[in-house]
Amino acid sequence: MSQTVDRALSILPLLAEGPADLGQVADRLGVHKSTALRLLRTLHEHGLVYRQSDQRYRLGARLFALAQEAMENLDVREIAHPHLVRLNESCGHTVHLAVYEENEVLYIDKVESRYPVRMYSRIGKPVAITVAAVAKLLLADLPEHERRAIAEKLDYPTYTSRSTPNAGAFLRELEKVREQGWATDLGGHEESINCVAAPVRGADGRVVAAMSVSAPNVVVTADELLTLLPLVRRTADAISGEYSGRTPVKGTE
Amino acid sequence: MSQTVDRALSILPLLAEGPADLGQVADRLGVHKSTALRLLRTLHEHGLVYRQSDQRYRLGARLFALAQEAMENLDVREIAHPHLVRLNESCGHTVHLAVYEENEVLYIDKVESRYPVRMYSRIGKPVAITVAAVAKLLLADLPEHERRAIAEKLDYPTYTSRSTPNAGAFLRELEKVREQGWATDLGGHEESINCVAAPVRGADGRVVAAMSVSAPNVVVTADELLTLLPLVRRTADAISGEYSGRTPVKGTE
DNA sequence: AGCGGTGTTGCATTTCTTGCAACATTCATT
DNA sequence: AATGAATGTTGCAAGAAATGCAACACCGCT
Repeated sequence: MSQTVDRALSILPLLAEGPADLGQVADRLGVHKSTALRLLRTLHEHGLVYRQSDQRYRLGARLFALAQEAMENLDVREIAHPHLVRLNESCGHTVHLAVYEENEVLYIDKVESRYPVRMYSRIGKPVAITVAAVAKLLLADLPEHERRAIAEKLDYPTYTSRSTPNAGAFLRELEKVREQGWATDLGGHEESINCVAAPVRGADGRVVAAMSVSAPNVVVTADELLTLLPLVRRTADAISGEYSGRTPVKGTE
Repeated sequence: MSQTVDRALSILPLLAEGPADLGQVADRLGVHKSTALRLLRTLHEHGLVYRQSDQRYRLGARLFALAQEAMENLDVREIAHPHLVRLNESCGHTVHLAVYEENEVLYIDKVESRYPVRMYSRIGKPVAITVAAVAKLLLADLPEHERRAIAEKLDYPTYTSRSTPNAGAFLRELEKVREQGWATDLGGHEESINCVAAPVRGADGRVVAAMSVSAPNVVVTADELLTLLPLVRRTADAISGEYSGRTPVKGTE
């Protein structure tokens, strides 16, 4: 834990909220202006921070480039993508791919619904961890004590009347998901949106990612969406096969 | 220039090349292992670095979330405004900035002409989507199927004899605009008004906004207006550069 | 010109980082 | 099983590097 670096890095999320000037940064860090200036300069030299024409600072292009590379290193995504597209082509709904990392579940890929009514979500955005179908799958695969530890620490926001209310309910849900090998979110995050999800497993059988199909009530009912479950599971299994090197990749020479 | 932060940040591009273990990081930084360890720990706490199961480090998903958040909070208008004003000062005509959103193209900023004869338009008002130069640029950047879907659904009002008559003509026009990287509206909306427009692009090259210069015939002919094209494009490029954080650093050392 | 706000620099102080060396841990080899 | 090598981790003393201060420079404003 290096104090200087810690302070410098604390600037990043702060600037992610929007541009800020030197004084604001210094205030929020609780340091002298000159200190903030020098930290910002260093960040600037590395391209992580950019100074716009009104002298205010914001996050810089380098960060985007790094993020890009970071994402490419998560190679599940690369392998999964064509499968997600194919699934979208056959059902038309929004398809998501998510991974668990450091107490968060993040969407790392998305294929947009071909229906006019779409669900809001963005790649890179943390998922509503207590209700999302993909989150349930990813957490359900963790060792029991870890699962418990996380469940205790989480907040359980009541997005809708069907949201997971507390740690106990969540752990029971995870147990169920773990056994059945798939998960749903029926209006737990947004009243009118349902999801079905299935896990992607690595060579060792551990869940490395989860994918889901989401659609609003106005397009298909929850029951209709559930009929897609076999297809979703088959897709997830295909990705697992390829990811774990079990299925040979075709057409590369 | 803070040495500690400088070293810590140097780790990021290094890890972008691929996962590395403590020793490798220390070597490439030219510091003692324990130093590298402490830097990595700090980066880890901020989620910028992730430790995979084989103990090696790689870039973390938080980078991604930060970049995403920054994108969402970026305000094109704020960045573009001073450029629009400068353009207006040098040519005197009305300058517009527009974005595409939900099947509509909206003006989000405007600098009034300094000539007595002005064109009518309002910020926040939907643009005549089938003829406006800015609309052409914004739609031309959408994926092919989406472009087609929208073109089919639109009405094609005959504002003037030069208005885009139907979906076919519109799609051909979009194709042309897409290739040449700029657009015009020569009397397509109001007989006596011409526009030249250029796109503003984000870091990923996608068109995030479009800007235009408009002037009535009575002030300048269409040909005269077209001579402004290079200036308009340069302005749009300057905005793009600043928006995407690409613009090189000025005079700080 | 004068004034408030903001950004920038030189310097003395002291905190925080650093490298070292010893220790812990994992894993392969005998 | 025991040994050894390779890698990761911690406590500590030395000193290098970050900090805050105060003074200065640079706007835009009235």
